[in-house]
Amino acid sequence: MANLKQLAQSLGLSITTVSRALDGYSDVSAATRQRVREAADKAGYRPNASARRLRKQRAELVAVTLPSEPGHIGPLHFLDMLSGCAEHLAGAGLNLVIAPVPHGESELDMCRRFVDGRRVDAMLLVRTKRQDERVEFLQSRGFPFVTNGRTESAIQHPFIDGDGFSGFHAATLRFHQAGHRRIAHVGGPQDYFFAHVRRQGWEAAMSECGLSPDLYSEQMPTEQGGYEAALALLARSDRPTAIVCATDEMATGVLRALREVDGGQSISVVGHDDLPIGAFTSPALSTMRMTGGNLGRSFASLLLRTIAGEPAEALQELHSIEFVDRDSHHLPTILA
Amino acid sequence: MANLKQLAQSLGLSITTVSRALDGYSDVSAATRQRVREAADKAGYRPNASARRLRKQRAELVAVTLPSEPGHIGPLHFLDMLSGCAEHLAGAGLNLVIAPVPHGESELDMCRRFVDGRRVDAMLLVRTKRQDERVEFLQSRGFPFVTNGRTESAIQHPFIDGDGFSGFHAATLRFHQAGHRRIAHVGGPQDYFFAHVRRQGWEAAMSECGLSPDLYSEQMPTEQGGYEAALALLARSDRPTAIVCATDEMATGVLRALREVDGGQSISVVGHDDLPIGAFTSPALSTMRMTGGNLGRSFASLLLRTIAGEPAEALQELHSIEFVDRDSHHLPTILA
DNA sequence: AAGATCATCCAAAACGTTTTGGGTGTCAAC
DNA sequence: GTTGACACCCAAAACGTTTTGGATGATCTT
Repeated sequence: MANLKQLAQSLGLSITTVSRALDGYSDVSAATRQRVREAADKAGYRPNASARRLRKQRAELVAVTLPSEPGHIGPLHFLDMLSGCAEHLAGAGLNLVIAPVPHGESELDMCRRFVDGRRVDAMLLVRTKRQDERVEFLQSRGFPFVTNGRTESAIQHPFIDGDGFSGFHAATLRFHQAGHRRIAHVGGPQDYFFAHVRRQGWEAAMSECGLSPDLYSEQMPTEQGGYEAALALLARSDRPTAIVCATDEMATGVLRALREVDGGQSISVVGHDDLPIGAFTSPALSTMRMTGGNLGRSFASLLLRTIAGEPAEALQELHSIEFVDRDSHHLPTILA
Repeated sequence: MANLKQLAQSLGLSITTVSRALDGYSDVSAATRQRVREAADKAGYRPNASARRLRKQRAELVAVTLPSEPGHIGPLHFLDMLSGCAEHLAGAGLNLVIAPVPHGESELDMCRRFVDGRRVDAMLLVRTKRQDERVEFLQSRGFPFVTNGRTESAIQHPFIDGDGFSGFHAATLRFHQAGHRRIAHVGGPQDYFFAHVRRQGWEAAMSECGLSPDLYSEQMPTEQGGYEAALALLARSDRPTAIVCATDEMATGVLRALREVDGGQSISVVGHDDLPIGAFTSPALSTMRMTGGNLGRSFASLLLRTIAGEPAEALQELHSIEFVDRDSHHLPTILA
């Protein structure tokens, strides 16, 4: 119930002085500053957020869009990442709002609502497409944002991404060095940047090895999608001996298909994302993941810095990929 | 960039009229209403959120606290629930902010910040304790909130909860009817309401069957906690033949312990929550879950109604528990 | 033709904060 | 004893909206 006016009145001071005392300005004497602070503590005073936001022209809010399309979102334990991000943003006085796209509305409409209504100071986009209309819109508005995943936008923007090309390139080479020759790729929709670049990594490695990137099946990035992709590959006469999957979720579907098919167990599988579920599949799923510590904190930091106006070029993080070897891949078949 | 003043000026109308036209008041003629709406659309005008919030004395925000303590949060796929909740809140013009408790701050401090700073219109609390200081604080402030899980508060408050007592009671009876006599319970910290009530359900069923509720082990509600609890139970001379676990996460730890011990595979296990991971453990985890459709929507509805001032008694949902039978429990040992 | 009713519009206040641009009094310097 | 310099304080404006309480004519009633 306490506001600045009441606090000022009870102290016999002006609103201005109370405000500046609490903000620690030097033009209020140490004595009154002390007196004001004590009174504020006692009254449990906190500045009214809406009023400050209006006056300072900052929403003190960041929105993260939650995709409505099926399939898991990249980083392992997405909620943990959001939680970490929210915590670090809170340290700077910002809160994180989650913004699922409402039924019958596009992600673009949603961005528009947030931007034009000045509801937030920045946006965090996940699951970027190669041509991402949200990115284009925010860039046209000059609105701060950070993406999880790159795009093919001509204009630079802040992002954090894993180096999917190198990861899938290395995974494919590793299989090749272990003696595999029929190495398949189960890919996701190619309009997603991550899916495209992972496929390219696989293709590049294949052609470096003199193999044709032929064993390819594309599906939705879901368990069911992986299952169907695997069935398609297994029906071929040149059945693969190893399958590199665009995501762990697809890989679990692939494993399901392999369990249902004769000799399926001997086929190697590797996924990407290091979903917690991977440790429990049978066989336990070998996978890859982005390196780099507290992802949430990194996003928070990038968001704050882009709000502060730092140039996009300084706010781009491309992390390397590391392997998480479990039981679903067989390397020692030849091994030198 | 467009605000009401500029829009009004360009239309040759007053700010009042433009505002009321957009809000659909009847004291502006259909003609000018039309004219104003078109101009607003063309300019992409959206009312400044901070200004409206200040004027209307509503934050248009709801916060959900994310517990920092380890262990998974109840409902299956918590993020999906939040997403559904956020979507339905958005339909009423409210956004959902996620509020992890910052390092070195208590959940209570966090509530205080949100409430006293009028940063939100309501709070959503998860993982309630039997005596929950957050609940007491919010009640003392008369601040709207909804909990996921009941408390022992003397004053009523809105909640959604599963009927853990009946669920664990039924699960225990079911084991008894199948011939089990040494039925253990792996419980969580008893200051959590859910953990306490689940234990009580087990205890009640045991004593109804003339069995002493002796095979009990309590641990943190984590995989590791379940593992340790199971080890303790397995070390006993009256080793259990069935284990009812407070949560799926603990149950996966129990399964790990059983895999490491002679004859462990023959011991029945059932969990609670229906975590996605349960389908992939070996054996696949039998579990229980709360009935009731779109949980997120229910939370959103309760939040909106408590903000609107409906009495707490009308805003309490106790959902029954249903079994999800998979492979980790063995009922047919005797079976009539 | 005066009064009442109605349809349409608007000026000004209010929400609670931060910031601008001084104002007042004291003290030291000249 | 005037001039700065300094320390401390404050009135008022501003942020952009919603809402209150009319004002102005036009139309209808009697």
